[in-house]
Amino acid sequence: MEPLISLLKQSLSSYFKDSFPDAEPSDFVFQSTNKDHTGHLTLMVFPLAKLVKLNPDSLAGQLGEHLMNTEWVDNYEVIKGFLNLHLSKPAFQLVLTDASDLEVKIDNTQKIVLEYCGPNTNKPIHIGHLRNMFLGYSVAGILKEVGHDVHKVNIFNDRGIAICKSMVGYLEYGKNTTPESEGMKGDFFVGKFYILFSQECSLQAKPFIEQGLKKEDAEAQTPIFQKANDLLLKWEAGDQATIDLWNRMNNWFYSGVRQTYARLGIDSEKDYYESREYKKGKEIVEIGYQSGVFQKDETGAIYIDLTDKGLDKKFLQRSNGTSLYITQDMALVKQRFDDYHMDKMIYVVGDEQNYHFKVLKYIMEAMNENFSKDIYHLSYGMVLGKDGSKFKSREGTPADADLIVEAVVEEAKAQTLESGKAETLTENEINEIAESVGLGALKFALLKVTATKNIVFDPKEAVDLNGDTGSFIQYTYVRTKALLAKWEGKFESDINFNLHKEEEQLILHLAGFKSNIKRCAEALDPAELALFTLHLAKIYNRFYTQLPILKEDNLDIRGFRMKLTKLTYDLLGKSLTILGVPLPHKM
RNA sequence: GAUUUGGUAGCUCAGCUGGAUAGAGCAACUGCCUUCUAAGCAGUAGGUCACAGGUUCGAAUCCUGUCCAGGUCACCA
Repeated sequence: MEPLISLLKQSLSSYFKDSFPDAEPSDFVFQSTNKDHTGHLTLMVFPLAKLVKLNPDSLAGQLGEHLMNTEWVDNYEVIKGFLNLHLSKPAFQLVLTDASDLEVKIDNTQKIVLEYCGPNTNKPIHIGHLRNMFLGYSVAGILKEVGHDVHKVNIFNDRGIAICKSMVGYLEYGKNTTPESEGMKGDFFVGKFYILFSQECSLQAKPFIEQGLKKEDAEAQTPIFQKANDLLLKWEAGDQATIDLWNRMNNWFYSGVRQTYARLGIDSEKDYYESREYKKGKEIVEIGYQSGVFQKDETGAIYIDLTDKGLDKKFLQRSNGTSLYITQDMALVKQRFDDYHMDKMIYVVGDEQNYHFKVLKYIMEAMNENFSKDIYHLSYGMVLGKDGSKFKSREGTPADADLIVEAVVEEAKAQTLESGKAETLTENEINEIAESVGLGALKFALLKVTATKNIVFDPKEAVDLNGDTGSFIQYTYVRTKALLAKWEGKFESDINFNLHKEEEQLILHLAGFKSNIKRCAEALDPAELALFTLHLAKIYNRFYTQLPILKEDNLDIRGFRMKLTKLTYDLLGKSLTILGVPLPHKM
């Protein structure tokens, strides 16, 4: 689209130079013509009319006449200060050529490291991680597409009180069982003991709560919690038996979560582990304290005073000398920049940590780390249940990622069978289709909503195969694929006939891809790409039902419609791949 | 209280740097499969863009205030 628009702008510029030498319009704003009016492109005349102090309609008329002299405009219409342009065949030819080239280039490409997923190793990943992974994966894909050098990394939060709780649970109730002996996926196996711990802990906490303690304080008083705390201390002290158990349980977790990653198509080129980084954080705290950037309070706890930035005092090290969450992130961010020397570090982390990353940036700035400005927190909203409440693992709606994926794939299978299409398919094909349709529906449902917003997620609705869904796009993709498989003729790119409305709209939409993905790359949000792709599928389906393609008699036109089909196929495939939505062979 | 994000059709969401009569999908109702995959297409109905001011040729969009909802403001992660 950009080449044509820039030609039109040039022409308008020179017209203004000749006719209104005093006026220098800063820009000409085009938009696609409202569907209730005829035309393809509309020029906003109001700002220009104001500039030259003319009635908008009469200026619009002048500009329309002028553009009629170019080869790009066939006709024009002026309505209430809007100049609606009817594009010529050469204009469409130009747009089509532009649309045929899917290569996107931007000027300032960067080296970017993107961290996403970040599971805790004490229990299976949940729905929030699904949004995180889909978002991170597709943003990385978008950045790569426009030319950036992107490196995906993961962080395993593998130490701390949480995993110790699972370990205590195992010591109390595990009886030397293993995931293999119980036939359980490793992460669920570990999570089982976390739940057992929590149940026992709240049981033991009851008397304390009745005494008037707050839930958290009461739980801290329980014997079982003390055991977890002891394990944490032993772990930090390097107690071998504790480390061994910790390793066993973490490895069970990794074997489980890696299966989930594989199924979801989630990858990373480097894994970081909190356990390997957290100690370096203390060194940084010490350096900062020595240089006077951080302060110590009367109990010996170290903090940074950010009150002049409108924030609070932020503690960086406990009075007993142990490190905090932010401490290890301070080490980790430095490590990353040492490892990669990148231009930008993107953290895909939920918006409940907005404050955390703001503080992290300030701390690095205060320590004169020049990479502080290159830290970017890609923040996203929560995934909420149907009534707008939080998903909770222990109540009602299952929040575990695997269970949601399973439910969605099962539903896709049921609908495949119900549609009656399954009769000619093998069992294997049906399962493949269910897998890709189910996953596609799930991914699309979480990606189509603007990243910063909370999502109300209803698993049933997401798998509904009608409407604004991944399945709809996949179905369209399969349609184009099926046509292409039957086509042996040549693709016709020359427009030597009158275009139908459906063809025009398809061409115009196809040509919007490049500017769309550039915007997504700047915004670090795949939602717009998701909706662009959905819209493309919609426009193609209209084209498909309204016009004969392979059944068209005229060979040139048939070849031309197949050309449009090929472009749609390529673009749907490209976009879905970037979004991480699987491409089915059949549906 | 401070700060931050949101409030658009019954529901889920679009609406890009201000532009035409605010758009999709779901749910409801009506049509279209002897013709390239009907997981599709076409149509009907559904709105005080939370509220009140302001800026201007023009405001869902920008500014101010109010109300409502979520997040955060820990020696948790």
